[in-house]
Amino acid sequence: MVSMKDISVACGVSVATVSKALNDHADIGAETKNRVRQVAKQMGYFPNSAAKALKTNRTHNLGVLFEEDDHSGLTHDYFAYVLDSLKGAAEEKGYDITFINGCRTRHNRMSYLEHCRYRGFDGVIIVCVNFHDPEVLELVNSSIPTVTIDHVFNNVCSVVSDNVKGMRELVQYVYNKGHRRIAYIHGVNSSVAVTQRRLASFYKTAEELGLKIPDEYIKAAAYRDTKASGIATAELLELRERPTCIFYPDDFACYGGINVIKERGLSVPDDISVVGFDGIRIARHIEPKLTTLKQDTTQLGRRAAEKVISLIEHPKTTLIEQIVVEGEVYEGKSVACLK
Amino acid sequence: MVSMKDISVACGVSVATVSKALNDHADIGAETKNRVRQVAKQMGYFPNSAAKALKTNRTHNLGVLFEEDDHSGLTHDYFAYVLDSLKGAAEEKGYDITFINGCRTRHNRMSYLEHCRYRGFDGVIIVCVNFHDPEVLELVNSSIPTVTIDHVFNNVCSVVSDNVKGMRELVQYVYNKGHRRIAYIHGVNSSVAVTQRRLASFYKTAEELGLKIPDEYIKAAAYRDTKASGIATAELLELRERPTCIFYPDDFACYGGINVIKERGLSVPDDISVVGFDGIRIARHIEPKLTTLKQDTTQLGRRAAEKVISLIEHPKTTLIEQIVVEGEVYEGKSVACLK
DNA sequence: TGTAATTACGAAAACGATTAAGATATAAAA
DNA sequence: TTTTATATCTTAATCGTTTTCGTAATTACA
Repeated sequence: MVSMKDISVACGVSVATVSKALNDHADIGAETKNRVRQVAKQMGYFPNSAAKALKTNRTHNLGVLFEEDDHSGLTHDYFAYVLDSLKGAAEEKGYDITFINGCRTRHNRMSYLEHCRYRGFDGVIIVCVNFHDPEVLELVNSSIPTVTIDHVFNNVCSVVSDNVKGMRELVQYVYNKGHRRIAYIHGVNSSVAVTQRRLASFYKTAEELGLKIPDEYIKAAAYRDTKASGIATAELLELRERPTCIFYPDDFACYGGINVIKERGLSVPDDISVVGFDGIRIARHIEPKLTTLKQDTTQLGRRAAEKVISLIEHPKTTLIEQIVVEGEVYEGKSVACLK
Repeated sequence: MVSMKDISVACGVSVATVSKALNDHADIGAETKNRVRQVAKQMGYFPNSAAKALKTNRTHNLGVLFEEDDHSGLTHDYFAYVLDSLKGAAEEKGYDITFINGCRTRHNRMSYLEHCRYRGFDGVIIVCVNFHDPEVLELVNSSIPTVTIDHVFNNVCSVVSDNVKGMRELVQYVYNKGHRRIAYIHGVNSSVAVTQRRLASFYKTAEELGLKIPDEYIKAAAYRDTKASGIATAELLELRERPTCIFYPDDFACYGGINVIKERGLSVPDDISVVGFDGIRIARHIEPKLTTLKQDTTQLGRRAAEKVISLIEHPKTTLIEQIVVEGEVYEGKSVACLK
């Protein structure tokens, strides 16, 4: 590897001058600056990130925490898109992305925070994780610039999708299609806040529209669990007054419901309408196309990356805020018009 | 941050002793070693990766190249699972994962190789990329330990799924179900080698089984392009002697075909059987469950990580080889039994 | 013309670790 | 007892940068 030393001898100047020339300091003459840069380029010079980090305490590297017990993070269409966007936005600004983990060394296990300090991440983005994990809390409460996605802590920035508005628009959409008996199989387990917000919005909107939601219309099933959502669906179908439309925790789970509906010889949407949540890509390619709330994963990822970089580079002037990203109703073919 | 210096004063020894104690060198007394380690732990010491990297030229960080023009990498179920597995395996061995990119700095754009050198990656894994990109070739031909996934270069290690065997078993499976008129819509564009291998295996197996494949049974459609596969399907359905079973480039594209088949009032698998490729997760949750070749993404990722780490840690004794990972036929409900 | 201000550069310390070589004390061998 | 070996720890150089401070040369100003 060619270092500043090599350039300095090639140019007949000191390494200090080389450094300052490359970093565009004011106290280097224009001529020297150009010469140094030219030689650097032609010798194929690139800085050594480790040396630079050691000296400056800046790595231009972001840690991304992306872990769930069941490995449903990376392999979750929604989060994969968020990460992809995150990655793109960070790279544009010259930052790299490294996964945070509780990595093992010779000595002992590192906590998430310790791992971050070890690697010297300039900032971290917490995407998909158990937000009650004490290690996550430790990280969030640290001094490292942090942005969370889809979860809000009181003292850190967050980027969240507008679950309230999303759910409201979905309910309104379905209502406008003439549905009055609407059931909701809500998610459980992970992301409690998200679940509650959606559920609250579901109830509130229903009430505003003058709908009464009987208790037996509300079921629970784990996110992305087709079996659980299938069982809940079966229960709903057995009711004397069965719903005309069923909401699901997410698109994936929705298919569990669709399967059960079809097994019963019923058709979607002619007999029963269904709506999902998330807007995973494949739902737009399978018939019947799912009517769902399409989250703006591109914005979620991008805004998170931009925010954390802003926190890093302008800590004073960047405010701690909660950025809300709106999704939109994707109109598929899974909701019948009853009017 | 607490450094070795801090520990050395706390213990009344030199930093060299601290370093050697923590790294378990032989020339440190047992008592001192214990004391240093204990103090280190209780002071919350963790090494500074930048300093360590600067001195040792080892970062314990792997670069992963994971990029495609259409962003179909991360968001592709198949590759997402590979990455997830890769990540897990690397972490087990104490390596972190950072994405490689052609990142921009103040000065000028970095090539993939330059980025790797800048970050000092100990090794790289090339997962999903245009393998004809000159920058990729530059990286592959460099001295950095490299493993490619699903593409083989002559002088680097690779982990590939057994497309030949996979396709053979799929054809045999379908043949055993009584199908004789089998069409194949093969992929195009990316991963030419993969496509050719599957196609060749398709022809060869058919021939071995005594099947004649008329030219009009072979169509092309881009991977994961439901529209293109739909069009190709429509063409196949118009043939005088239409196939009883259609092979698709991948599961995603398969749904494009299923849609068209259903539009025509035909049923899967009663009228037309379909088989996919990859074994994406959702295909096992939507009816009719897809019969497909389920790739062993866990092994693909894990073996790649283990191989590159082996290349890094035992360069002499690790042989340059091509690791073949076998998939398996996943028996769904999309192929009818004609016997 | 003498002094102050400005410009352009260099010397050297520092970041936090590793490691070769040297030093000291103790134990074993002669 | 002297020599040699062994065990244990330290000194100091080094990795590739950045940055403070100093200095010399040039220019501006009185």
